[in-house]
Amino acid sequence: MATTGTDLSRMREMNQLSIVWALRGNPPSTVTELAARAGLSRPAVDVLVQALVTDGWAEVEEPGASSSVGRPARRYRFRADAGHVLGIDVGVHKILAVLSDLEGNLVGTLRRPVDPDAPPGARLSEVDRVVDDVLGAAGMVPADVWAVTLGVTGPVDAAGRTSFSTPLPGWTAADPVAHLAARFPCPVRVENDCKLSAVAERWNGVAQDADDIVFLLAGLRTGAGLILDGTLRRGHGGAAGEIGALKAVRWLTAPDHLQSCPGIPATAAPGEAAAWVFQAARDGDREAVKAVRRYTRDLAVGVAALVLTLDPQVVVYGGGFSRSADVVLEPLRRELTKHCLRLPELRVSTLGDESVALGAVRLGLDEVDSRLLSDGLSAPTAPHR
Amino acid sequence: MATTGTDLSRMREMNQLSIVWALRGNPPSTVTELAARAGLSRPAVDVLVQALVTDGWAEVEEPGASSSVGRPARRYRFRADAGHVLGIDVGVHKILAVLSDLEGNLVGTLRRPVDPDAPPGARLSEVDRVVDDVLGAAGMVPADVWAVTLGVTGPVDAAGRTSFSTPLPGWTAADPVAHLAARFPCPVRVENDCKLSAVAERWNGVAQDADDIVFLLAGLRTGAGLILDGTLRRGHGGAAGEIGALKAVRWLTAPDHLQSCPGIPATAAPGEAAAWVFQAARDGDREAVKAVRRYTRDLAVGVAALVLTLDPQVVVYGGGFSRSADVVLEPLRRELTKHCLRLPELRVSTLGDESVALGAVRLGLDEVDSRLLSDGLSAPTAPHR
DNA sequence: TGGATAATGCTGAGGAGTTTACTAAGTCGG
DNA sequence: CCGACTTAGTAAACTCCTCAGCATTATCCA
Repeated sequence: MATTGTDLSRMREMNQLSIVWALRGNPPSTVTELAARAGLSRPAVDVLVQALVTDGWAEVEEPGASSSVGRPARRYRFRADAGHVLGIDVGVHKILAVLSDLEGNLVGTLRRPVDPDAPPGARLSEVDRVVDDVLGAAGMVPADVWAVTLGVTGPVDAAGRTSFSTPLPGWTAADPVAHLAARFPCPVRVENDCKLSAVAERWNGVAQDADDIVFLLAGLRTGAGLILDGTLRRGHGGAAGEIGALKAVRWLTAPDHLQSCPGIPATAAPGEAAAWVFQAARDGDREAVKAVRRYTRDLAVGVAALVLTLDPQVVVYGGGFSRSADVVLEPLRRELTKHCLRLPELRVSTLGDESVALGAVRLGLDEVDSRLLSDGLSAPTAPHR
Repeated sequence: MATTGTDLSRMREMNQLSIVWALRGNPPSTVTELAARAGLSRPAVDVLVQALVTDGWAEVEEPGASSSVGRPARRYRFRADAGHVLGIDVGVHKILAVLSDLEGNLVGTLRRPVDPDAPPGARLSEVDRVVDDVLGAAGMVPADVWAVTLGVTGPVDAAGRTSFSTPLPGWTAADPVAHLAARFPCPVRVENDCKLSAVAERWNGVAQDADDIVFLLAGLRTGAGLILDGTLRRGHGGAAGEIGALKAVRWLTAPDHLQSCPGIPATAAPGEAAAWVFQAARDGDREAVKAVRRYTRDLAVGVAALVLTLDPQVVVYGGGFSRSADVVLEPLRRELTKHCLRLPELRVSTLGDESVALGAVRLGLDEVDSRLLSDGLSAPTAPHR
């Protein structure tokens, strides 16, 4: 416990930060409201918020039509557009970039398909183009960005590299952090896609109330991201949640039960095959129901291992198959009941395939916040590495 | 992020706490040393530490023989004996109570065997007697104790009750918190034994440097305790680490491979049977080696599930079988290599069977510290619930 | 005995937040 | 239209904390 002594200036810094947090995410607020929220006296808040205005963190809204009795109050608003963060989802088939202001409002989104076989170099060039376009559309340049987070499949180490297998062809040789760092002076971070989805579900999704969350990515690939005690857990080497690597857990081959179901139209693509099977199962097709049950049984072993290890409050069912959750959730629940001591809540993701990019944005915002905490707030400018 | 505003008095409180932490666990210190450690100026430390002395948190040591040139400095010492915490291990065969001062120095230890078939009431009465004796030997009464932590086998919920199975006969009907709360006015907590062992290994044991730890309890019972990012993880319902409940993980029956090894002397008790097999394996007995390998194989599946889920830095091999780690560790390592993406360090516990009680003490000390942080430090007295 | 060294004690300066009182700017009711 | 009431903004007095600097004190060594 290395608590270090505090002096006046640090105290003022902390109080100013608490004003920022009282300001942000709220409608324009009066000094009195801020004082109540931050637990400070009105005069103190007054000078602090005025300092924020002169620094550029906040702006004044002169009193307009008053709605109640008494002198109308000046209101202060957090300048969410003082900075922006960028979240990028590098998938096998698509690249999705999301630009957000400091309050988490999305100010730009751009999705572009990419050749599934594209080598890392081409994929990163495509990332550059998508990023340029989404920044250009918002009238910004890379120097305006305060944090960049990139999501990829496969476990990511502390340096942002993917050493083990990943569906992205050749990606183990890529160094995405170096690539992005050459273009962005701000902090750059790479993270696993399941982990980012988990973060997104807690931020904007279906698990906002929970502190212990397992996000289950169910699709042609199966994976998991963990949030414990409210924060993303990466593990010592960044490989937390990779239970699918265990042979006894048949996550790798679980989707095959769907692909090999008799009756799938020959013309269907892999992704559509699964969707067809789910629909058939929904319609009562015996073979399809059996295939879904086999899939669920394999899925459940891994989920049970996660649940028994972590005892989460919520398991979020996400990924491509979450659209067909209605035919999967009940069998999954039954299987889990067999395996687990205490059944967590099962919820279905609603964020769709934007969850990775959203989680990336959230992680970028967290990075900004932790910078503010450690460095204090001077004038709002993009942090450097 | 609910940062609340700070004023001067809170600042002083924080600084005083930082002095306490600079004082504690160090030899008697001069004001200058404290100032350096706490990052405060000398005059500030001076008044703070004098306040601590008048409150009773610290005591003065007048300058004695000076060891170097210059005026000899007054030294201040943390009054570790201002309060004490109690850690109790309620095992199947024994009850172990450890009494510690506020610095974590053990001032009393008492172990007493208990009938393995004793019902909860008798077991708790025995706990009372052991506690009375260890307190009596130290010349203390229950009101002198600042925190009590009790360790039991089986998952423990937030109320301190064990709802699932446990080797302690009838324990699911027991309410140990209520029982202890009737005798101790201070905070009382009950925790799972594996979790406490994990805490102890990080405090005083073999994993002091690690932040992500899996403690593996290997004995007639198999279990696990998890430390992630430096703090104990309990899970939402307190059942984190219970991977052994998964059927695919054969932890329940794994020790049977040892019990059923041919050649065990008929006279051996269950615990001695395993020891005999380990010794025989050490001596090269083919059957024994095979039995150990079968045991290890079953053990490894569960460990692999934990490792893949959490990606820890260290796995600590503890429990009764850790005395025979030399014949288990290598096969275990081989098995894990087959299953895992990244092999964590494997270390052998050195704390022996005191680890549960030690972990309980540590949790009590943490409880005291968090009280100080939230309530500030008035005169040192036992906190109430 | 005198000089060097290092700790102690004291005083004043400066900064931050709180309290209190007062002024300004609205609404509401007669 | 005017006065009572309510709420916001502002300024001064006050308290509390830390810090810097200087004088004082105690010990060792030559």
